[in-house]
Amino acid sequence: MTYNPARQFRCTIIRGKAKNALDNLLPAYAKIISDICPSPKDQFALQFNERLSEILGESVEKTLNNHRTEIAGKFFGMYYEDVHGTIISSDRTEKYLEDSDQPAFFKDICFKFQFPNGMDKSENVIEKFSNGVSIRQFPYILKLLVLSEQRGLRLTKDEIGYYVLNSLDVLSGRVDPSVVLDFITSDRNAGIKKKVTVTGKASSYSMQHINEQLNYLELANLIRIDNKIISLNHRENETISFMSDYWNKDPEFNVGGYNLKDSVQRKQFYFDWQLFYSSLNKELKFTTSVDSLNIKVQPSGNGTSVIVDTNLIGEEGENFVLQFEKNRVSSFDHRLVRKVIYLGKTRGLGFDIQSVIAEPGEYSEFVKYIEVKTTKRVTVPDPRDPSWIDTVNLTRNEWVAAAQHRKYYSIYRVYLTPENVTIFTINDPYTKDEEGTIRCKPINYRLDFTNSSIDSVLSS
DNA sequence: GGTACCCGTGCT
DNA sequence: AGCACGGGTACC
Repeated sequence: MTYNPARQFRCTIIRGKAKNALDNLLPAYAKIISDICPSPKDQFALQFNERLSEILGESVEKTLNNHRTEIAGKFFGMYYEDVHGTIISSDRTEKYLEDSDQPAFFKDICFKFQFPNGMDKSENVIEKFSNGVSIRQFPYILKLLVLSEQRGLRLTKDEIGYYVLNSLDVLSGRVDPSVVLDFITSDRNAGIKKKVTVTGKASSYSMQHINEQLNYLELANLIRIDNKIISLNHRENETISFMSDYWNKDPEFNVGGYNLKDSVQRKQFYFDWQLFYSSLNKELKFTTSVDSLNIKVQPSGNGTSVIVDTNLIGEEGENFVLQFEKNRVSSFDHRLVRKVIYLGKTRGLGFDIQSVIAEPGEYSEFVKYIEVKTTKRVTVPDPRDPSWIDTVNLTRNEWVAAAQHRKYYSIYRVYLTPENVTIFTINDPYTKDEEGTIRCKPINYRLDFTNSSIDSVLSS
């Protein structure tokens, strides 16, 4: 396949609305969708908009619609419409609510994304397809970055834009990444600096979709962007190696199988795409390890940053909280440290750590129960943000324990982010729920049945 | 006319 | 320069 980067082609993705506030919006989207689905389409739209406006504040209906359909629906694939017109919460949403692993959510998206796809309006799908665009662009970029680092080359956002994401030859698939690197190297040596620009258009028209694609790789914890220079996160080598192997594989969803000029087939195309994109391969579950976040703090959080053995943090953050809690209690009264006990391995207690209050006052030596809830995300949470919202799922046992122990019960919400750990402590969630500063809602149904409830027994 | 990606434009 | 509101616009 010949490679001539002068053959430029504008290949867009849906323009984001949720990057700066993503840490609030992604959990919110997920929670809202899971809460109100399954639901008829019109009801879904109504309720989604109502709930989202509580978070975004004063919002125009059209903006809410755009969040719902473009970001949560098309780009994030968080729900789909079934044959009966019912909106269903997708596998991707449910997995995220299960594991609270935001980088893994974006790994799924980066792995599954392709050009052309069913997120565009049909004229744009047809334009991409008829120009021969056919690529899994995220694996391709990763492959290119792996090879470039082997050559000691650091690529810039502008270079990825011009030589890759806006190059028709690359977008058509199968241009060997090493050929692209050769070209970039020789242009660099000749002092040529290329950048995507469209005359008469603002930079957002030519670059925003390119910047945002790289942002999503960063949100997936696979790359870091520093001053426009891109580097791989080598603590994610396993995922990078797995994904980059797909650089020259055909896109999984075959757009060519549909005649998009035909309205019936076009409708089928969008239906099939949404089902494909929002579902997850059962054998393929992306995760984000604590190690890959490269956390460099010590549990006391006293300012001096040291590299800790990430094994001490543990995948669930419980050991980290244990160390944190021991340090906290110790600095109050070192004799009380022996009362800080990890009980997370014991099922059914409704808490992970038994500690002591260790605050001035008559209750200082009273027992305190701590439930640890960990999430992984890419930015450090900011509690001063007025739109702050977060959700944790509690088991029945945990809520019973909160009700029983009241002010002697706390939830420690742990945020594992690149280089950092942040803990929000929520004391006495049960009373807070009564006062309305917290909203606790039962969501699980458990079906117990006996032989009298069985209608038939089927066996081979 | 209504819906929903597309993208000008202005805010940070 | 980055990014998202909400009007723009093409297709239903």
